[in-house]
Amino acid sequence: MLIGELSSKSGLSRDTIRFYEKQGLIKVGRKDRRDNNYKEYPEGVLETLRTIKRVKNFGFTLNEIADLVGMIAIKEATCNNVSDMIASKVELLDAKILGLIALRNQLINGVKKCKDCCNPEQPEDNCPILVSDNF
Amino acid sequence: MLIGELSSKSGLSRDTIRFYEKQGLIKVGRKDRRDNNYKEYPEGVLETLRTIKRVKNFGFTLNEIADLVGMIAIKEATCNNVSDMIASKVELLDAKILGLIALRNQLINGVKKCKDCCNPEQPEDNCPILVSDNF
DNA sequence: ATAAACGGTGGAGTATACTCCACTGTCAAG
DNA sequence: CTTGACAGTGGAGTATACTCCACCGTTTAT
Repeated sequence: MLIGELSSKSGLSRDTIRFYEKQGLIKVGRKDRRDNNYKEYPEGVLETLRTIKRVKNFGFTLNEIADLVGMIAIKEATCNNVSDMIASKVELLDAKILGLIALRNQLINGVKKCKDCCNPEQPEDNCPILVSDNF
Repeated sequence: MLIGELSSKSGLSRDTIRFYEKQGLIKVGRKDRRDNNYKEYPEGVLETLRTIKRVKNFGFTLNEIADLVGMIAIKEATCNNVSDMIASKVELLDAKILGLIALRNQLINGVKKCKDCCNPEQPEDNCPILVSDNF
């Protein structure tokens, strides 16, 4: 399969596919070439690309995906291993979510305090949120 | 005030201060120099840096902070204006939080489905999460 | 006198995940 | 025969927020 077909079947741009190739996520052997030097991608590459897309949607980085792809290649991407990776991802996610919620509350609190104490009769003043330590 | 003092008083590194200067967040006039070419930062710069730190903690980007600093300079950073900016920040945050929660659920769901249907007697198989559309 | 600590400038490097570009070669259609 | 679509390569650019570096001059302490 040439890169154009690979692109339309995977839904990834040629550039993205070539980028993944540079990153080592997919591989095409030096001999997998047509006479005109065009690369002949084996079927497995399409599957790998689909896997990459799927896993990317789970919020994994390309580095993590590279690990996963390597594990798949040597048949070590077992349910237990993958579940463990996902579990630690969930932990990170939890932390990130809690952080964002805290930030959100802080913002809402700031606005509330401002509305409580600021004088709307002085619209010419800069908001104390920006300069006061009380927010 | 020289940059060293500014750095220790603001808690920002010299490099960071110089970076902010390059970005136009703080300014020092061409004439605000000592004879030896050292920059003499006016008091207001320290306050601006403190404001930047405070606002950064609210999750604003440097671009947004640049806007804010500009608004402060022309006394347009009123409570209403700032509250509006914060409100739209909260909306973005809400969307991001919801997205992360959805992702989290998706991950947990995937693991659960896997545990439900996969045979632990076949640890040599790659986990279907990686290759099946059912996750 | 000299070394450390400080100041200045300009520019490169980091991480992430592409995206775009130039330049070249190949193939199929009209 | 030429045009367009496709293929290849290598490298630059994007956004974010710094951080670090080299190389230089100045000030302060010993």
